[in-house]
Amino acid sequence: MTEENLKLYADEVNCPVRNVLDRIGDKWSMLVVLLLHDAKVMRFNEIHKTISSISQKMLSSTLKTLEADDLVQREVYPVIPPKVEYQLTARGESLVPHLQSLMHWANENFDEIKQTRSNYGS
Amino acid sequence: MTEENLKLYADEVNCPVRNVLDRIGDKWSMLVVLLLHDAKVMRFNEIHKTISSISQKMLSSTLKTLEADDLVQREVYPVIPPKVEYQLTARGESLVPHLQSLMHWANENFDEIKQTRSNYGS
DNA sequence: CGGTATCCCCAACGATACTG
DNA sequence: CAGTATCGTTGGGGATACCG
Repeated sequence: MTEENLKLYADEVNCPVRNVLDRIGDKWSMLVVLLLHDAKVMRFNEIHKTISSISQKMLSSTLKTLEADDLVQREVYPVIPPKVEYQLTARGESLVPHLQSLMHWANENFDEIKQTRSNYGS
Repeated sequence: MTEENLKLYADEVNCPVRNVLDRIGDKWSMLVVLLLHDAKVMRFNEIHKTISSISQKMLSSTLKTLEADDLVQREVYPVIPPKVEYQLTARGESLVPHLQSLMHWANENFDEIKQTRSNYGS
């Protein structure tokens, strides 16, 4: 059991955790997923206004990656001006509880960790 | 409820998830935490041999960061040659279930996601 | 053994300008 | 409105050498 895990961790390419985290663990992906979970459906610029600090380029590429993993679904309406809506897929939704689990831990421990960090070095 | 979340996500500095993920979401931290959880106690070179693809520099800095957040405890034995042991703190252990939750999702969805990725573009 | 110090490189990310 | 294209920066991370 433990031995198998050790091998798994050591395997760069085939470790599922690392493979998924390489995608979701970037600067914006997790945030977008949680946001879309709350909002259900959002247009490109809606997301952009909500996460105002993201650049247009990064939002675009983040959404593309999420779409490539079938975590987000993109729907284009052939109207002028263009209208594109994004929402989570079933797979995307299935990821959310795990992210929320992590989020709750972060919320509960954030203050203490900040304290720990500032004390570090004493 | 939703509105509050939106504000929270948009706040770069004070968002707990992002703050924690900035630390734990790097290339090695999560791996080291899961490994130490399995092994209970490990010496520096034991970790290094297990995760052989990590450089000495990165292992050192990863452990330092984890220690600064009080997720990992470092114990030095004043012997020659030096002996240093690492193990998770209580806070570190409290994080593990959430990482495992994410790991299980990754394990279950890894194959399908790989498939999705290779199909992408069709 | 358990690290630093140093050098170097690339990919992630941002800013700005442009377009269908 | 919803993006691309292009350029520039920076810091995460690796390789190697050295040290207490």
